[in-house]
Amino acid sequence: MPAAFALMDCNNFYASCERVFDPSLANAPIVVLSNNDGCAIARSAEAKALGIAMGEPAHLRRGFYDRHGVRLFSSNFALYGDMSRRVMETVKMLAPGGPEDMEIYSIDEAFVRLDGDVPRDREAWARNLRRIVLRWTGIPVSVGIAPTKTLAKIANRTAKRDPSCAGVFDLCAHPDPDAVLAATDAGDVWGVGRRHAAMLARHGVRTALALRDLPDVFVRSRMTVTGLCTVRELRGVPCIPLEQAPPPRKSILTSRCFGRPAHTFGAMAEAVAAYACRAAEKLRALGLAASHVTVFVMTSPHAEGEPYHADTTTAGRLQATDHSAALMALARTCLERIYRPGHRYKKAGVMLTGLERADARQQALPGLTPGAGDDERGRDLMRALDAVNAKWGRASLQYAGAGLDKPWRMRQAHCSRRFTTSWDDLPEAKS
DNA sequence: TCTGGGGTCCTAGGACCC
DNA sequence: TCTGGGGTCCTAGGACCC
Repeated sequence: MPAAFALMDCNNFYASCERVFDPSLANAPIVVLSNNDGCAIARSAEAKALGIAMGEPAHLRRGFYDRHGVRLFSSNFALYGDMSRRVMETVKMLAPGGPEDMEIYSIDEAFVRLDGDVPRDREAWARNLRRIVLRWTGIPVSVGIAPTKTLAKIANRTAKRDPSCAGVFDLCAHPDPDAVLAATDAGDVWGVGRRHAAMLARHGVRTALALRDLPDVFVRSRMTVTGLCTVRELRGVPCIPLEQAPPPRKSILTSRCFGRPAHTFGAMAEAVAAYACRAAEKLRALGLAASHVTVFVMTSPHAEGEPYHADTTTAGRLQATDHSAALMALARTCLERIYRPGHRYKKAGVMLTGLERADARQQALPGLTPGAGDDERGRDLMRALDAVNAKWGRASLQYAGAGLDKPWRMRQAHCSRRFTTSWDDLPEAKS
């Protein structure tokens, strides 16, 4: 029997993370909000049962949340990222083929290659994985098993939704796989988004089964080669391999809505400088350097009576750099080109591209002076900056240009503590 | 007061080359 | 009553993912 794929997916991951550290949340409806406390991005089972939708704007539902005792949380990515690391380390230990046979797909999902051909063994492995992950991390997970990654996604949905599965479903061992596909909406297939789902519906294709049986020519012409991959995977032909090593990054983005609109060049310059610094920190953490900086700005698309305004531009340099000040300077150049007075800006972002490994950078031509920060002193300064902030917390030491009071900073009114990554955030011991 | 952040890939079309 | 063929690179826009 050919290899099978298992997909491990954490149940209501962010809500489950909050629950691990607060027993009073055991059976409560929990909603985790996006940055800026804007929309609901994760819900516990109890919150889903109340009809709270993914992505709904929270400010429209405050009264409803209060009435039903919904516990609200600002997103706490320091906590979720660390809990994810613990879950993934555990899965890695239990992968039958070793760590090479595991792919961390997202913050709460991992694929594992399973070679055993005895269905009972596969299911027993999955049940053991669930038990150990729950015991070691407190996070409940579900496991779907199938011949391809796309089918494993579908199997995982079944594992989550059908209580008789108790968290594990092996599509390879199911007597009637077509029935499972017939019970899955085409739009719920991995790789089929809203637009393609609507297009398919116009052609009478509503289930994963109907999508699977579509002619290749139709799929290729309307959904490109990626759609064809998806359809072949539904037929049980593996087209999407396990990614052992994460592919090299092509861009790094830091963008945020402002807690309050920014309407001066000074405020915008501060925000853009702060985002450029944050992006530079991510860059150095990955051991990369960037040659180009893109800045975009926009006003709120929701504000009535105000014209929507958005613009973007890019500036570059000959040699890639990982120096904060050099990248800030490029970002400022971009902002000067696109800033228009008179607008209430709601969001800005800084993207770094032209990424190379910092230790194997293309050198400038002889005779050209290196850009600011590309010498030994510049590298020492960045090492010191990162070391201080690693020890004392993010932005303990920062460029003044990134702003001190940051009136545009995002709102996070409901944040839980960073229980697992910050000693200062541990609750006081009661004696 | 008021609607997230961070990514990737594919295609079409234009500019440019010989 | 007439305008090649073949290629690369870049960009904008669209679609998808969690």
